[in-house]
Amino acid sequence: MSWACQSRRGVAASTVPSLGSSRAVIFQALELFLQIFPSLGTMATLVFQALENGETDSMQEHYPFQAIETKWQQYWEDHGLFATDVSDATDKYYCLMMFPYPSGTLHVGHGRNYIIGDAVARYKKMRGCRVLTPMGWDAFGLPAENAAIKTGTHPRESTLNHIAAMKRQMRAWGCGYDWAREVTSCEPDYYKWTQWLFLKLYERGLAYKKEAAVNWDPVDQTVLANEQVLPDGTAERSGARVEKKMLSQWFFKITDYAQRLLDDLEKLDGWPERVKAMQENWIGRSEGARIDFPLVPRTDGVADREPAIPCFTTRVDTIYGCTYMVLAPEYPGLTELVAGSPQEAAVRDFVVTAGRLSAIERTTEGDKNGVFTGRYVINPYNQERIPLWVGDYVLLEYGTGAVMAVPAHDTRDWAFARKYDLPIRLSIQNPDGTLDLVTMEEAYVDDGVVVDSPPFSGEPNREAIPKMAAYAEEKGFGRAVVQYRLRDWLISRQRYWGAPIPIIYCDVCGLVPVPEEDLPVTLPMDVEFKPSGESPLKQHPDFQQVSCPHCGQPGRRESDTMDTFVDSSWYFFRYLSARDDHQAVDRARADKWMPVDQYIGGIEHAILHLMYARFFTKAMHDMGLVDCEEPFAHLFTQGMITKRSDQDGQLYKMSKSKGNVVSPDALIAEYGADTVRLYTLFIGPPEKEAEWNDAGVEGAYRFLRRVWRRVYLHRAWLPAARDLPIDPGTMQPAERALYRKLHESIQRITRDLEGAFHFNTAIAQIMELMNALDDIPVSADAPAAVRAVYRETLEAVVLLLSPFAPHIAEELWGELGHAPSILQADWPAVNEAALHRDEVEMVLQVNGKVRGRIQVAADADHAAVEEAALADKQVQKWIEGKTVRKVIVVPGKLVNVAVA
RNA sequence: GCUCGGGUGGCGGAAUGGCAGACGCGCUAGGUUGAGGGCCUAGUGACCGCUUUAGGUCGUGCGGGUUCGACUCCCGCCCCGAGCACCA
Repeated sequence: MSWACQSRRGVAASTVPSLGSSRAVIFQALELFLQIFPSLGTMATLVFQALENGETDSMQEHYPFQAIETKWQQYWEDHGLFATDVSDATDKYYCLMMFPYPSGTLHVGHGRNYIIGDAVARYKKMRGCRVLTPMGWDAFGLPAENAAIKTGTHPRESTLNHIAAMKRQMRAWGCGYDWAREVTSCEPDYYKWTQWLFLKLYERGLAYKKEAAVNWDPVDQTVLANEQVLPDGTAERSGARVEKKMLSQWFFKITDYAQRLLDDLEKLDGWPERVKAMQENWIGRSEGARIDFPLVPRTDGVADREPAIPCFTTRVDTIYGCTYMVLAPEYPGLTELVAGSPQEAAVRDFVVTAGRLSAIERTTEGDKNGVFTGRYVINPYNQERIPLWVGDYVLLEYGTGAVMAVPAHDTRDWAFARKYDLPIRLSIQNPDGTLDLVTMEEAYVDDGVVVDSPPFSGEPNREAIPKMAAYAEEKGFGRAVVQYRLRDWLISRQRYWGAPIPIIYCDVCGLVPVPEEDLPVTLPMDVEFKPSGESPLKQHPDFQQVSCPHCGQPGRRESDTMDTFVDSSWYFFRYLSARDDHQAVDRARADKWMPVDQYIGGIEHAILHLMYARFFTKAMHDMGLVDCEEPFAHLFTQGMITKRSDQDGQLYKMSKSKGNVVSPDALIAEYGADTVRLYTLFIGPPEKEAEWNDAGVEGAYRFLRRVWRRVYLHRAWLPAARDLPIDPGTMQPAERALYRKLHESIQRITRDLEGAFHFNTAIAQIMELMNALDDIPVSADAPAAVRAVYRETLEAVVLLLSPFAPHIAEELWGELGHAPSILQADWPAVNEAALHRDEVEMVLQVNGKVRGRIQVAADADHAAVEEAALADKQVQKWIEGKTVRKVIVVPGKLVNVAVA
């Protein structure tokens, strides 16, 4: 909807809220100011004179960003411009920022996220969309609990304080949200439903408890999911070296969804390829075969628990080259396998030594150690007896924890076989037929022809793979299988500040889920934080002691809480029914509003949060809670803002420890939020990293002041110029050119904002348009056509600028005679007629080098253009004495004369 | 090793196969000012030339190729960044 022009200045002055100062006050302030700075000169004097002459009411020459910004922030709030009625989803646009953790203070790097999101939301509103932009808090988490241990302040108190501080910062940035939908994950009205979803997952077998070797963070005193351990074996959050511990823990069965999580990536056209590739890597699907190698029975007659050892391989084609088998040191049943044998002690020692290695040492490619178990297995393809080893290069977590070793065709097996002098046998020959064990210096891992593998010899190895797997299946000792790298998501945390896992342990009934009607399991507030880091829930009798919901006998509550990534895996549904105490998600609303149209956040969540949220959405779909299967239709990951550290001159992402944090507060005080926003968006392509440069902020400030001053200078006649007719047909060349430039700019800026968010080039285009505007001399006495185009252009500049610098745009929109809010105005439309040119400039090239340029009629035909080009003086000079071979004419662009 | 990005002035960065360096920062000169700041004007890739007239050569990590024409497409390298990685 667009606001029809209401009237000229009079109405504008009364409908647009004034800056709040009476003229008398301004006079006094100015006089005082001039006494202190008697030479301030022009600017102050001009304002003074203007006021005295009664020329202006409220507009100042100086750009009063402070007053404007607070005024409009208040206005947007008071008028509910970001409140959205979700009962209607016509032209819906769900624009979501990633759930922020309330750390307390935001820096300009965080700001990039909110500013991009706000610019998108404002643009979409002006395009007529029903935009939903909610905000909330990922409010559970360790930093608050660790702080409580140090300072004694309860995490809830510090968290709520941080939330209030961050809300103030977001407001100061001019970012608008539908605060009525705010959700806070640490409050019972939210975590009740996190617990409820846990119960639903439990009912479906997707939440389960098992004893497993898990990642233990000795600093944070809790277990971690695989996704929260960095490749170097340190904890993503605390930086501590992660240890392996056998513990009984809660998991979510995300592996059940591995294939769907992989397949559906293809549907996500609106996601960056990079993120999809990262998820694909993480899921790590590999196709291969599982083959059972029967154990050669023990000589002492004791039976083995399992008669065969299964192993997974992607290279079943090389199985005739298998000369030994290796088990992981943690292989279950290993002790029984070697019990009573002469190798028992050696194996036990080896397992202990390997267990002492850190995750890094174990998983870094390098020296491989192992020991013979004294046992043998049979290769089912050729009935050969091969030795069974234990080796530290075999991981229990991948495949079956057992590897068939083919040293001739696997680099790791090669190294191991060389070290322990194990036999090596060729089973793949290279295409040249030149492979020879005597001369080989490394494993041959490429393709070739299967050899010495009856009945498969002579087959190209790729073709042999399915045939050999089928053979195993037929004979009953194996089959083709798909293996994933993705493991189940470990969600237990031995910490206080999280959603309690709603489970009760009863000596009689065992593990009993808390009945739905008893939710939420509330976190007790009267707790003591101990320096040991132990969860206060462990020692809290009122919390722990509970009677079993089944039998009424005394039971004990689970004292672990859930990983905070559980909270953030479903919050985007909760925004749609944030205050609903009867259900987690209102299905009708979710079906109308989901998926999120645009999700905006940091690349650091490419795997963790985004994978978990996709899993939750699919699980919720399968439970019949929601229709959608993918939560985020379009994902935009903005690059980090870095800054050179004063300490070592290197570029880092902003962090307190590097001393390179830029706070928005001081910048907003000095330049205003609009300047900070404009600079943040102009700094570079938003998906890429960008280096913060304080000098660049000045440029943005200068530009906004320039726009302000144009409106100020012409404020006397601009609003009235609205009634002047605009007719490109009768314009003089200069206005015609400006008018064309205006519409070219609208076209370009709109294109830059649709799809890819090219804010940097969009802003550059507005700047160019302003430069063109300044080339037109204008005043109240200028011809009507000039004033009309000038006004039209300046007004468009204000509209085009408004998603980026909304406060100044609102203010100038008022000065141009419009009623607020500019958010309700229409985005400028391209006038095709304005783009038309009668004459175009064409570049003249000779052999691809620019030699001149000519003006030709826009509709000139090929022959006419060619003739004009060849007649050009410069072209003549360069083709003189040469033979013209070819003349290429690119209509409206250039002519290239090829000569020899 | 595999996968994905990227390499363009002093700097951040622009360029549906068609004028390389838009826009901004910085810098230089001039104007306004008592001065400073601010603002305005002009210039600003390198090299050569232009004392009246001005243009030329080179240039987008390196080497090839396709094309009338390549920052852009293809092939082979080098370097930087990110993710995964003793994954069988």
